[in-house]
Amino acid sequence: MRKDSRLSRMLHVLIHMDHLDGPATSEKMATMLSTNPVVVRRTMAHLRDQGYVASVKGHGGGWTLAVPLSNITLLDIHQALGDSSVFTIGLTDEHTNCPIEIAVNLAIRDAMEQAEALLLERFKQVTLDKLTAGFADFQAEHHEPSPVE
Amino acid sequence: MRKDSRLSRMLHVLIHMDHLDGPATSEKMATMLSTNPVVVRRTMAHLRDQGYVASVKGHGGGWTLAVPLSNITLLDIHQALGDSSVFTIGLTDEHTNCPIEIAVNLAIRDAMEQAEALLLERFKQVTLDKLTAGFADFQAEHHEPSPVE
DNA sequence: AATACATGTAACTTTAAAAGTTTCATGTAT
DNA sequence: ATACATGAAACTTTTAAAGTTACATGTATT
Ligand code: FES
Ligand code: FES
Repeated sequence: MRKDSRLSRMLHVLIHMDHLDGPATSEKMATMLSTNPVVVRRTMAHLRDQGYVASVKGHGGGWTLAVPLSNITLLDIHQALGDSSVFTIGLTDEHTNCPIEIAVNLAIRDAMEQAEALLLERFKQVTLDKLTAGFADFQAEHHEPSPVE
Repeated sequence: MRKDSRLSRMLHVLIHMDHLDGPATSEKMATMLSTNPVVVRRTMAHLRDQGYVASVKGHGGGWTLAVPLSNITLLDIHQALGDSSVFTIGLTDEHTNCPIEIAVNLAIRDAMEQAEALLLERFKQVTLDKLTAGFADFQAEHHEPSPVE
């Protein structure tokens, strides 16, 4: 099962965007994430649809933050990326009349719902500006303002 | 991403095994789960390695419970199946020196670890005998003792 | 001993969704 | 007109569970 690294990637990118003057192009973000510009556009499109970023076409265009980092939580980005299940664990659906399958699935689902609720609650408590601690120091010591290594 | 339905399937099978007189063959379990005997053997092998079931080769052989259902928790079976990650969410590993990637991954990992801890705690609180409620009634009303529909 | 049955295991193919890629249309600043 | 950048369609690749095929090994019955 391939892991979904979109949340991790988008958070990284959003925070770097906050330190830039102009728009960030998909090309530069792709280089930073060691991936393809189309993957960046595809994923960023979800965030644009929810109003967290804006995109501008053409010369000098690119992506910019539309909302301050302090107003965006991990939960916001997680939900913007779609409501796919957070768990690799799935429930069977072969004997919907079987009381054992029903009881088993109920027990697993109950535990998963509680765990997911806690996960989302934790995501909700973290705004993106809280993740920038120590960046200024690092930037001065190691490399230029560009997020590209 | 394909879901891992092994936990759900194995729990269903184990509880049905408790209602049988003799051993259950991989063939019958496969029919019950709408799958292949080899898939059953492969998955059951994990439970045998941890001592929850026993297998007997040859004529009249098959699988039997080695421990009472009241002594097995969802957590036991979950862990017996291997320690693969419970989440579809993955962390990036492209800029291990970047303080932002570090902070982002730390925040996501922290939330996931708390959520997983809660999930496993819930799994630990449910023994398999608690999932059999109402099965006797159902069995009498709907079909023969065989777990095969 | 022969047979039927059942597990054990190796070596594949299939599946689903994110990720990756190629290609071209559209829009915009210089 | 040109260079730059997003938008989007139409693919291929990747990963681990699931599924499949084939055969060796072991065991109860006859
Ligand atoms: S398959 Fe569970 S009761 Fe028939
Ligand atoms: S890529 Fe995050 S600081 Fe350079």
